[in-house]
Amino acid sequence: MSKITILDIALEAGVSKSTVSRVLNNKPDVLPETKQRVLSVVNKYHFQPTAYAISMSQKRSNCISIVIPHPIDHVFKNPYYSETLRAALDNAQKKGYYVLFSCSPDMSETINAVSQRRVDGVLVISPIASHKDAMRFLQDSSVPLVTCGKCKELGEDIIQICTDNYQGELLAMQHLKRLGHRKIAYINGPDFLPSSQERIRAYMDSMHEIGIHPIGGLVQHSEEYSIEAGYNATIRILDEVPDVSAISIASDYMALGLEKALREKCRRVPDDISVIGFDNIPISEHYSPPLTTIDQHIAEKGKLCIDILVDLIDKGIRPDNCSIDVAPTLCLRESTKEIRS
Amino acid sequence: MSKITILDIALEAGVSKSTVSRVLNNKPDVLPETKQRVLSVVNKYHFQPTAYAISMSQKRSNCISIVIPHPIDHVFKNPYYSETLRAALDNAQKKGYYVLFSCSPDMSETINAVSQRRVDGVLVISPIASHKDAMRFLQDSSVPLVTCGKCKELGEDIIQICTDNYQGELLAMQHLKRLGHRKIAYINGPDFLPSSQERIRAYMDSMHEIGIHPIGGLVQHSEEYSIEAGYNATIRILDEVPDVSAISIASDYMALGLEKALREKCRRVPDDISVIGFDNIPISEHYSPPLTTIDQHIAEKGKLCIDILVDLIDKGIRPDNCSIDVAPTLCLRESTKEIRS
DNA sequence: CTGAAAGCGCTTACAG
DNA sequence: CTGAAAGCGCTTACAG
Repeated sequence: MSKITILDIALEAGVSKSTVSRVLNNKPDVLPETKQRVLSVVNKYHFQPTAYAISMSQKRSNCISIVIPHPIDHVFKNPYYSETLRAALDNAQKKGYYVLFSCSPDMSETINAVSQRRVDGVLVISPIASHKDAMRFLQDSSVPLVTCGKCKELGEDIIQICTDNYQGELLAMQHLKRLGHRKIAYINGPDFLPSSQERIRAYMDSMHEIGIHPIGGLVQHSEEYSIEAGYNATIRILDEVPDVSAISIASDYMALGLEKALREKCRRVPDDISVIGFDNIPISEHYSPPLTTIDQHIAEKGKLCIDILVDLIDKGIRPDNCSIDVAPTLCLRESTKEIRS
Repeated sequence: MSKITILDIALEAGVSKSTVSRVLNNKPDVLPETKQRVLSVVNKYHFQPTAYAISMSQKRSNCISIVIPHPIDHVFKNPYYSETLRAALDNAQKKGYYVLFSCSPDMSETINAVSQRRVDGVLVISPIASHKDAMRFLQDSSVPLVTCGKCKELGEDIIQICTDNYQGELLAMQHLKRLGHRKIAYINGPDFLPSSQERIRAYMDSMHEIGIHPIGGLVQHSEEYSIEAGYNATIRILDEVPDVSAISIASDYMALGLEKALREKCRRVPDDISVIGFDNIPISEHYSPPLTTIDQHIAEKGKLCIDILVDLIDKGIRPDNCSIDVAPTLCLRESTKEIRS
């Protein structure tokens, strides 16, 4: 038995395909009793029209593509991505869009999906400079496109929704300085990430403000957002700057490695060393001790991306400004404390 | 400018649509020079045929649906799901399938996608008894269907790929008993999960084997897989059975809460209490101490699900047996130790 | 080896 | 208010 079609419904209801189509799409100008008759047959068979036939005539798919163009093992390890994805997915679903999800680092899968007209819009989570060409292709193919996270190299015509990373790290440093810390180390994320570049700039500016030129081991870089990277960077700091009094780290997730290192080296948090993270991922409130961090409101940001993308698809509404900032806030927990006198 | 079509290519190459189609699909019986001529036009425009037009004539979408029918905030918090999804996604991509991803707990989104012919097959990750009707609908609509995780209520005709949970918990208990532990507590996952049911059965059988009837606080149940649940269950155990010497817990993720509780109560792992988890999620090797656990080979299992699903879609190959077991193994790390004498 | 034509299952002017 | 017909962009027998 092959799939039932609109024609079968029409025949059984004693009307034409056109009328069934009208009923299905809630068009006006259908006699109430006709509508009822059609509807009862539709319900009888739980009929749903075939998506690709609709696409064929309407030239839309009701799908959007969400892509996180990074190595898939990183994506699913790091709760920042999961949380963004979760919020975006949830919102897309609520708005009646199906989601084609992919992680190809070169975005080839997304480019193909767009070329094949599989999707009506694209959300790219955390693009980086190396995606410039792919992003340009997408933007030029005039598919609605929105970015979660900012990247200067991408071009000013691309809608980018991003946490103000500079402001966020500024908040972190203000907090530590308020607690009396001056010998503050910084563990940065991967240098190629625009967020890392912004955050470290804020750290540097903050240190200069109190007249410290952070040299030696105070500033550490990471190859990737990983627990190991956080661990290794912390070990290096303790080695090179034994009297460090606070550490600001660019990712809550990496802070898991940081805590491990401090525990191994018998430094208590926050009594010996204050620690402040960045992101506020769902698990960071369960760290020991619960992590003070910069909340970048991941879920709201992910939701907002879909709001804007769907507005663009459905109504053609472009935001006034392509660059949309989400304000970070300080999330005070127990890993920071006034410096020991 | 509207999208270029096969007709545009045909015109420019001086052939018919049929011939372009043949070239695009690598059909035989095309003169090499004709093929070249077509290909050069195709490449000139980076032409890709529209997916829904292909679907229209071929009645296939080249999409599969992957659904994790649980509350979305649980899904992304628990690395077990992420890791399964990661492996499945990766493999689907390699096999040239797009993935429609969803998390609706009632599977309605998936049912609609199938009814609308959006997908060629479905992978359901961790279905439970309450999905019986939805699963029945899918199976009866004769869309290729595969399950990751087993659930008896679903029916014997459904292909279910699952870790042998009973065997896994047996391994855990054998290990603890070998180390001399007898007062072993068990923290189970949610009762409604088939995996929980199997695992606790193995725990009970193991305890009976050494002549212990686990009463009182030795057996704890959790409402959900969460850090809090692991924490609370552990507190209750320490309260009710202060001289417990080992704890077996149904999830590495929950073990994060367990460790927190033990730390608060100043019980050292493994010196005071041995701990063994279940799953072997990517982060459990980074716990303090690294967690001994039952490896259920999450990634291999996720990959296998797609192997089987795609075989079913592409070649109509059904495995000999609907029930496919993946053997768990003991993953020895540092959270278990011989009992103190 | 190649092309003309029919067909996939919808929607949408257009007529009535 | 309703229906007949064309069209969306491909593939696939069928002829030649």
